[in-house]
Amino acid sequence: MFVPVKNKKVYQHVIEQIQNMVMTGALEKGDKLPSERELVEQLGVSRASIREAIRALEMIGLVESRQGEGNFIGGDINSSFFEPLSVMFMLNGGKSEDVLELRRVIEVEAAALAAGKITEAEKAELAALLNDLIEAGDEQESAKADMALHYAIARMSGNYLILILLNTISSLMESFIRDARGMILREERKRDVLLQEHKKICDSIIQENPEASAQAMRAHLKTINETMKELQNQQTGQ
Amino acid sequence: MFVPVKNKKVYQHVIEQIQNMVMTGALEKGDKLPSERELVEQLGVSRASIREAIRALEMIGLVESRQGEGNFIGGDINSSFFEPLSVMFMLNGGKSEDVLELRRVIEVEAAALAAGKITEAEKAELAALLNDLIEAGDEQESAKADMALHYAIARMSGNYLILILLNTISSLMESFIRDARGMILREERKRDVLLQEHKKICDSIIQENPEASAQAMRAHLKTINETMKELQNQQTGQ
DNA sequence: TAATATAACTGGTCAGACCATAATACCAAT
DNA sequence: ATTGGTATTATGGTCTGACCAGTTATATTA
Repeated sequence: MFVPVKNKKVYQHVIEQIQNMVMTGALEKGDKLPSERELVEQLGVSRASIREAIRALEMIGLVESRQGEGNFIGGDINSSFFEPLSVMFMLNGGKSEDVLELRRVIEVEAAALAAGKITEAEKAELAALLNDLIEAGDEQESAKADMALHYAIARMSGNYLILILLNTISSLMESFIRDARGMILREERKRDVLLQEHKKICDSIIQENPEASAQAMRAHLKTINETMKELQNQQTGQ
Repeated sequence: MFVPVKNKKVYQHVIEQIQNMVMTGALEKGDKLPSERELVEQLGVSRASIREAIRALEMIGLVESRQGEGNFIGGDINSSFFEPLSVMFMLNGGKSEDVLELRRVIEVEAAALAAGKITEAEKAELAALLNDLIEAGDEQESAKADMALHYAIARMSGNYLILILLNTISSLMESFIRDARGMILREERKRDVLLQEHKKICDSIIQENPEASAQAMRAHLKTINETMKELQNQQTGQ
């Protein structure tokens, strides 16, 4: 099962071995790794190295450690995986426009893809989500419904990469644009505009019209991005 | 109702402290961290915990460890940012079509963006790269020139995220599709078609026509993806 | 002065101990 | 038989101290 380690950085070898076992399907989501003490024997390295490797894998969400139970293969993309990345992006002088732009690229295409392969059940789900948004009472509910809608569309694109990428982008936005989501929604005058845009997106997708869906999403994000820029300028300008 | 009692691991605290110092600007790219033994004193924890924290931060590219020198902040976002996605992707049963699809999304939009903000100097560079491709002798040269052209376009999009995302997608493709790049180029009969497509892309970008650029790139990737599927089916079908 | 050897750091690895938590088996009381 | 406690055991979490392996600075020497 586990092949003994050779030279170079020991913990890197351990990381690679576990990663490879996931890539080849030998380890699957939820599987329990051998205990750290077992791995020490099987790999012929110290427990410290084993643990350093596990910490690294834990940081990217590939492994989840539970004291008293064990280490498990975890696939929870939404967990702590994304937060640290925002720090990285910041370090490299990333521009907030880049994030918004990438989001536009992804979501526009996600809408088109969703329109192309949506099922009847998903149509109903989309309609329900839109309804949630319409009937949302306070800002918090509205923001939550808004987010749920966008994620649903990404999921319906049928492309898992797009979904997790949108996840990453969202967390990036959160760290770059203070209170990004609330920003828009607080603009009461825009509320109807946004609602109409959402409706148009959903309708286009339900009608299985990729071009119209992409166009609607493009228009929607244009509104959002422009509003964001305005509000940001207000904040930084005063 | 009842919320779990706080139970933070030591190494998590260390991770947070370092992250915060980066966020607040106390630590910047290239800065050297205190030595592990100093951190032991300053933070009052064991070196093992310090190292586990550093391993985690190293995995996401926030820290770079160099034996004999020290631990440093930063490094290239390239290697770290989206790289773990490949494993996570596999873990969640990602399909190879998803990768190709995402590549199409990214590159099509990159072409459009490049057309919208290309400079005169970049136009010359693009023309030169196209020429390299035309005059490429053997397959290897051709593949290299091809790749250089695509990356140049991504770079000229002016969006750093798009560039590194393309990087990641390429490595994802490598792991999913055996010898992806060579596959196409080995098809002699397609060579002229691909060359024409590349020319059309470059021309459109140089003419600063986003729509035409996107369309040309879309057509190009359609050719590539279809050819790839054919060849893959040949491989798996026999 | 320049080359070289030495010392003093730094991260990398290991071994073993002990603590904290969770699962399990077992026993006792009802 | 169910419940509740208790000891056992296996697990991850933490600490200590030692030594190895590179790098850099310093002292030594030709």
